Amino acid sequence: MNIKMEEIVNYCKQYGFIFQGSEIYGGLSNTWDYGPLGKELKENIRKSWWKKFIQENPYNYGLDSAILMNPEVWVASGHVSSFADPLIDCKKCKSRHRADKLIEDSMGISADGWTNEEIENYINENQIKCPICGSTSFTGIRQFNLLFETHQGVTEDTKSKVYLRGETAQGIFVNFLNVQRSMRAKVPFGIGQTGKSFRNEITPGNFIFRTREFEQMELEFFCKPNTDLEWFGYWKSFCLNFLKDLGINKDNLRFRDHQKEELAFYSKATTDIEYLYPIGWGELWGIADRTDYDLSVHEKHSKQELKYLDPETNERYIPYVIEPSVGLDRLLLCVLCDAYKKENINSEERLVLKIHPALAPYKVTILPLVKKIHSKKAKEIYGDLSKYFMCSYDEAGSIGKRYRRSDAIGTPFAITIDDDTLNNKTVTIRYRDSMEQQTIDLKDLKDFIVNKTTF
RNA sequence: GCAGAUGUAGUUCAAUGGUAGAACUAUAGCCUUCCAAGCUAUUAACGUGGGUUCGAUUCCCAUCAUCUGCUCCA
Repeated sequence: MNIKMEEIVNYCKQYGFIFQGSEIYGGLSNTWDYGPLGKELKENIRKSWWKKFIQENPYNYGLDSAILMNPEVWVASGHVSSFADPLIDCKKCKSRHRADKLIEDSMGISADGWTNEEIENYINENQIKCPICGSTSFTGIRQFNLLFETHQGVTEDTKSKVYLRGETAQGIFVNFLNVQRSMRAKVPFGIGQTGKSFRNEITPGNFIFRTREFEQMELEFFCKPNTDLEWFGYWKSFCLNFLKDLGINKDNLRFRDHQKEELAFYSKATTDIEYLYPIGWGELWGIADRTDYDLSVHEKHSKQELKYLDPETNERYIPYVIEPSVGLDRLLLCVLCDAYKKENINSEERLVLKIHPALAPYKVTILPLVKKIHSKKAKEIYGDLSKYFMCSYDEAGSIGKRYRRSDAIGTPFAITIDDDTLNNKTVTIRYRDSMEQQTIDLKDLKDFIVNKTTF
């Protein structure tokens, strides 16, 4: 990979895919807004995911749960306690540590359940040293919470405190029985949803790779206990194949199994599908075996039984969960990086976005060959076709220039309206990738494009 | 979070203690019957806030943002 992230960022801005958030006010750190083309691309990626994971999949159902949930959900899931790490900085070498870890590592005692004040005092009294530089001078504890807090209602008292969801998964778990019953679903089955999640990441950055507000596409697949490993393998290859079908270069994809010590507390096994971004290999898709952890903790915490009654065996059990979870923004970045190509045509450079036609923001661009003569007919055709898919219309500049503009944003087809269109009702259709052309009847055009741009 | 770098039209890059110049792009027109042709015209910028100064885009400070590296990461 020889393109730089900077180039992608620039490209996104230039062509209306992604702009810096709140730009006229100097921006807001790590926020990005999707422009007209970015919105289309994102929507198309989301649709493709939905199609493969929900629409065409006989096991899975869709859901759209609320971003705001009862705060107890996050207490039960472990997000409130596990991700409220007390952090402390060494004043001398500026390294950052988890204060409770520091005590544990140097004194061998657990600081679990201590207040921040107790931890702070203990560190000072026992002259605990910075493991990096040996200094004993630390800043005060700063509480770090992964979850964004806000308030429901007009008064900001603690009673009304709610969290913005840190993952869409919990909305699925709390609706497990609702979906199961209403859809008369039999295990194994899955529930998927897409939507925004929010995390106060310590280190966001690298464009849209890691942002604090991001969009997830998650599937929670419920299966019988002890069949989880089978399904784990099934979804791993399902996800990888999905990426390949989207046209992502397989050389830029790889599996990476999490080592035991990096596994999240809820997970028995996790495999990431990584992509070779301009910043190097990075996570794209996480496939986790969450066991019966989530449903169990919710059952315990809510005191509502969340067991599934197997109609064949009459057994009651909490299903195991396989979770393939992908960031939509990350996938979009991956798609862009993978498709961004520069080609040499007659010693000129051609910028072309070779994305899957189903993902392209515009499916076709309509070009009157000579503005004065053909633009009326071209606009008519634009009107007809835009009922079915996104079209663009361009009459400015030479035909070659317009082809290049269309290539640069990945439009798979360009049709030229010329005298033959007026006389014989045919158009010239030109392909983005090969730059080849052919003649096609106007009446066949719509179906032709629909067929070629369906994922 | 740390360290370094950067911040001037949409983009890439200049110059300057006396408020900025170009190329590409874009837009309009002419020309043009299929791959960034040509001609003419037009639009368009000193991140923000302070300070020094008669005067700051330029010097100083702060801040915001981005990039690179490290660190971290559900």
